[in-house]
Amino acid sequence: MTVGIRHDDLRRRNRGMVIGAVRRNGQPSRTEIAGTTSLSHSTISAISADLIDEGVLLETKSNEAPTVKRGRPQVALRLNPEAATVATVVLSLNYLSAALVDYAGGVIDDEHQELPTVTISKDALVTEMLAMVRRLVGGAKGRAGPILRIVLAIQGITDAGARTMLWSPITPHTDIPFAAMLESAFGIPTTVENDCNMIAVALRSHKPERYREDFIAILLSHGIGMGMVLKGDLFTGTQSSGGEFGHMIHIPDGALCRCGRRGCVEAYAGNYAIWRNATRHGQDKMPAADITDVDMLELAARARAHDGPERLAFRKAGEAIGFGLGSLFALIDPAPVAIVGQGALAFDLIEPSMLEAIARTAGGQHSKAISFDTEPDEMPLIREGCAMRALAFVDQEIFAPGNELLTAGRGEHVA
Amino acid sequence: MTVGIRHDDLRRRNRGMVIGAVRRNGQPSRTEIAGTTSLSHSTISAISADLIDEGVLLETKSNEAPTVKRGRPQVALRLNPEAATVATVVLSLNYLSAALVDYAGGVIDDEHQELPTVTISKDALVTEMLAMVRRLVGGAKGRAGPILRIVLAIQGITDAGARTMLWSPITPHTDIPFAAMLESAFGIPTTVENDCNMIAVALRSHKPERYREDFIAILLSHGIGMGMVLKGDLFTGTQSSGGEFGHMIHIPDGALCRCGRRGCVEAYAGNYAIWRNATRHGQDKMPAADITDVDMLELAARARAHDGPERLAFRKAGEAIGFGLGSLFALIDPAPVAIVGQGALAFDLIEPSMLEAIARTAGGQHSKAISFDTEPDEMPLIREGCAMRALAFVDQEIFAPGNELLTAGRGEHVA
DNA sequence: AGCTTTTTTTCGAGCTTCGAAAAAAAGAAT
DNA sequence: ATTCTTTTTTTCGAAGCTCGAAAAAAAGCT
Repeated sequence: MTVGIRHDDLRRRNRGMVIGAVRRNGQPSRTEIAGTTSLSHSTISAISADLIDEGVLLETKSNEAPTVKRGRPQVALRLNPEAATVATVVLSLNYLSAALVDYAGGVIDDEHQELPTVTISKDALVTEMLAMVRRLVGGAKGRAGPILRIVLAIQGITDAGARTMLWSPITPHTDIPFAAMLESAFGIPTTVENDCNMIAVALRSHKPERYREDFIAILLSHGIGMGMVLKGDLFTGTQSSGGEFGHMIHIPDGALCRCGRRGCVEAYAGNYAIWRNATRHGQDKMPAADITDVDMLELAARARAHDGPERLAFRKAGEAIGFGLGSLFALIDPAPVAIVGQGALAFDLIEPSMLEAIARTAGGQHSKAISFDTEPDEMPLIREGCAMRALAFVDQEIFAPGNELLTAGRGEHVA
Repeated sequence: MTVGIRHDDLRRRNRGMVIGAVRRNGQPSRTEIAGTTSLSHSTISAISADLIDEGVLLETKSNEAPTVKRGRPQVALRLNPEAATVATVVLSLNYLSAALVDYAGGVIDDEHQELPTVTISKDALVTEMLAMVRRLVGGAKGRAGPILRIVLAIQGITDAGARTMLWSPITPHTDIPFAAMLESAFGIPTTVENDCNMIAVALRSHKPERYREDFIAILLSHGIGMGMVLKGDLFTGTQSSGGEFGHMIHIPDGALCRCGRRGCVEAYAGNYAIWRNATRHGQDKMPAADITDVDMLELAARARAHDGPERLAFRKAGEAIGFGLGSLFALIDPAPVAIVGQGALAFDLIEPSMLEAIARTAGGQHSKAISFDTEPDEMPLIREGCAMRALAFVDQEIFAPGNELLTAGRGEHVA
């Protein structure tokens, strides 16, 4: 069951730890690394010498702050951007984008295009994606390190192994094994992740002072998504990407949800739900899928202007999210929340009724521990999350070996 | 942040692994342990020799099944019951019990008594508990190994550090630092755990074929509790014992709950809720706290006999649990469920409406992965869970050192 | 130019695990 | 009864890792 620690695992783990310390810390010196990892200076010295030899790390002579201190100056270590490259692909409603990111996290190249995801055939969808990745990969020849990982984020549910898109609201097709497809096309290890999970990953590296051990990211757009970090680890379901906050039950047998069931949180708080409530279309009508961002902004403007059905619709959305969060907090305890996506622009309309609802739940009892922050633009976060996740794979699985097959051919590409 | 692996951690971890293998496996040979841990024979040999020297493990010559095989026969290893003792304490409604358990899991001695937990003063409650533990500890002098750990299970919420009972339905008193109290009285490291979490721990070691990596234990009695194992680890909240399934919201602003709020699952599915629905007392009446098990059995009998308010009350309980599980499954995906406690005896009345409700939720979509089993008697499970948890502490923190202070005085007591 | 301070490297000691070989402990065969 | 086989367990030397102490390096200060 649980596997023993072998002797060579030691080096592997400590290498990973050093790489991780450099990735988090920016430009730490060897002494700083020794401090945060509580390994001895000699060990850090040995490991970083290896990593520099292998071209994974670089020494930075020009320390930006020429500290006016006595003693031998610290030598900052940083990631070698050319050590490796990863590719990110993001598939969302009517939109496909991809990017190449270097080992230090810098964007090398990117591309994006509109795509009728709702109506396109499965084959065409895959073909377009492969073509975009092929263009980027082809264009990178020579000017970047070897591409060692692809991470694809989709709006929807993936399997627990992160290999297949099981279901997505943006396409009628199901069970598309994107990971296998990309791997056979490019020979690069690939995972398929939920977009909100990637948002959570990005928030952690983006605002570590706020999003650290435990936090929740809720994406408010056409549907409702969630990514959650608990005890420092990204939360996923036992069989899928999990965390389908939008499909927790708000009102049993209530409003019709896009998923075909009734009473989900999303059926009150998704854009389409707010829209149909604001336009008095009743709770059973499924509107055409394309409510634009502009439509929603106008709706919000009208809601702010006078107390009418629009304002009530946003209030109901807040209630649904509030009671949903209350139930979630009953399970995991309160944690900081990030409201991400277009819905963040109408958060002022949602917040009052949401807070009121939370206060009426047992989960809201430690209301001091609950705080909200908004991030209107989700796309950069999703891409950054994909990049961070892909780089974490490279850090741990490739540059901190344990897998001889992958490390074998690495020497030629590096430096 | 994340701490590096030092060289001596290696031994510590592998010692822990060997002890764990013996605890799970019963009476494995060295070769079997080498197989399951994937450590080399030489390493297992060295570690088990040490552990036998220290009196933690014993060799069992008389292999029960004298295997008619060629070759040198395997020597079974088992835990030395006298290596250590742990104490378990269980505090539940009007009832206090405690036990001494040897290192191999055998009960050495136990004691229990009625106690008016609802009305008793805080001091008296603590005094009774300390007295019971003192009697057991005193009586064990000489006939058992040193007592190295106490685990107390309470019905209610504890802090994340497992040191304090924050709130409990069985007493009006809050924030009782039981761990510190027991530690200062006996000088033995102590933790305070939620009873349902201990039920989950017990189920895993009890029926490992069913309850392994992911499962849920739901306690149906006066209130509703939950313990959950996800990805092999006991799930706890970020700031408390967490997992308050009973206080997820079933109907916003619905029936009055014992917690003072409205619409919680428990306000429909707790014994008191079923009772007031069956007796047409409305959803706002809080009945006297003492609905006996016999009362509930009679209620169930009447519900089975004819279709009346009693049957409807159980049906409503099933709906509340079903929608609650649906929301939970939306977050974590479906998993096997154990229905524990007195409510399991009325599960036939609850199940149909519960399954119907789950089927109407997004979380119920993989209904094949959901299965239910009942365990009517929770008390033995809680005690066993406490014992397993206490022994796990001894296994990992004391017999697999890393903490010199604790290991220092051990030599004298052991064998 | 020499002293002080701080960082980094070097080097030997002490663990730990591993693989191979040896030893031990049985049943099977002659 | 004694000698093979087979399987488990122990022993032993090799290799690798981390650690602490000391040395080296690289500055500023006097």
